[in-house]
Amino acid sequence: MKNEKLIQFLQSTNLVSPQKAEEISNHFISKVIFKNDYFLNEGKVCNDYFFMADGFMRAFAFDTDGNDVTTGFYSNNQVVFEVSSFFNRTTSKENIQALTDCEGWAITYGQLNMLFHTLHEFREFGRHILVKGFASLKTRMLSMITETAEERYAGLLKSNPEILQYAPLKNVASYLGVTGTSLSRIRKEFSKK
Amino acid sequence: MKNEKLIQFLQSTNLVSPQKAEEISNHFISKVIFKNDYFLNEGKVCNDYFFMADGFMRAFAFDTDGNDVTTGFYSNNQVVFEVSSFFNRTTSKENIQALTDCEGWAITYGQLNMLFHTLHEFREFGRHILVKGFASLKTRMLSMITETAEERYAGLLKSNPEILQYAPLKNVASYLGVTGTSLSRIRKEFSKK
DNA sequence: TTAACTTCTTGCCATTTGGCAACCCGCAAA
DNA sequence: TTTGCGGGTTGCCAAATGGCAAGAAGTTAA
Repeated sequence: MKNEKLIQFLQSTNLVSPQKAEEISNHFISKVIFKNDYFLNEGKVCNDYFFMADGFMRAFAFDTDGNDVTTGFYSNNQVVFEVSSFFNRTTSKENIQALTDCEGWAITYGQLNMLFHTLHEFREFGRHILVKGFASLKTRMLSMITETAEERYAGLLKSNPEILQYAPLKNVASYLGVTGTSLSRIRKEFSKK
Repeated sequence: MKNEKLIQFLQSTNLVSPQKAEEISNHFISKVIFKNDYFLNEGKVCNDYFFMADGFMRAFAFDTDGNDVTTGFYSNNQVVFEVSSFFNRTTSKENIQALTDCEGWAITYGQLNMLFHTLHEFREFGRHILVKGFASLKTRMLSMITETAEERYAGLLKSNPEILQYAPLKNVASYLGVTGTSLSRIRKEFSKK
């Protein structure tokens, strides 16, 4: 696959010029992750900053009782990486697994830092990605506090329907902060309306 | 107050040398916010990046029903700012209010960006702050999903007892994702143990 | 095709949390 | 001092969500 999508994505923020986008994109290498394979394993340090041109992934961790808890989903045109592990160079508590075949473009921590150092525009881009992720987590946190499980489900269905398309319901359930049993009942109620 | 605490804070990350810390600190200006005054009002753009040497603040937003929801607390040796509004230059949905007299050192968006541009070490520092905030929100999100309200209360009491010291319980309640009534009962149960 | 496995649903009941209203209490304004 | 007000607690009951187990349905592997 040609890296046209990556170049488009870099430009889409309006922080990177077409010329620089092309230059930046040349530092990424093509990467494919097959369905069910892991992009990141807990205990490892996240070393790839991965622009996903196509595919779908799930991030999850285990709580103290050993339950699998979904911490996030990633789809087309998103950057996949675990922020804390990647930037702090610490071992990850999360796993990130491909739920479909995924393809895109990756850059390592070292390369990315080098580019940040030399290219002001790419720094701006990197900050933008970080801030966007932060903001969407804040929004999600607010909905956890203020909305019922059914409202959160309805919101997800509206704003991220692809999640329901690709992820097993039990994984969506923990992402929404409910049990699989409850989500099943919520869907039943919801479908009546 | 001399800016010694700010210099110490900059160095504490091990990302900034003593010399650079001093240099950076000179771009901050002293700032005081009196009890009950606002550091940030919703609808305004957050323009200050504020290192709080001493004091305590609460961030909150209103949900669709008009309820006051606490989104965060800030205490000594933390940087106070609303990430999305500050970096995206957009109007804030949050308010940040001083619950005690607060003093520290502030830098504006323009100045900070200029310093980021010229000082590699300060960029690293800025990223560190952002990543740390992101990581702690992820932790909080996980506890919202996996823990009971009582466990979250116990966790807060253990890791951030100063919050219970300064903030009204009803505000702590919404931060924990429960009603004031429930928190009252949880505390009652908890005190028996 | 069959067998094993996983996911999802459902019934039954327990637990958690919420809503409302009454009351207590401390503080601050008059 | 008196009054009013906001915050916190509590009783009563309702609503939301969870735990468990059984069963249905779909998927994978032999």
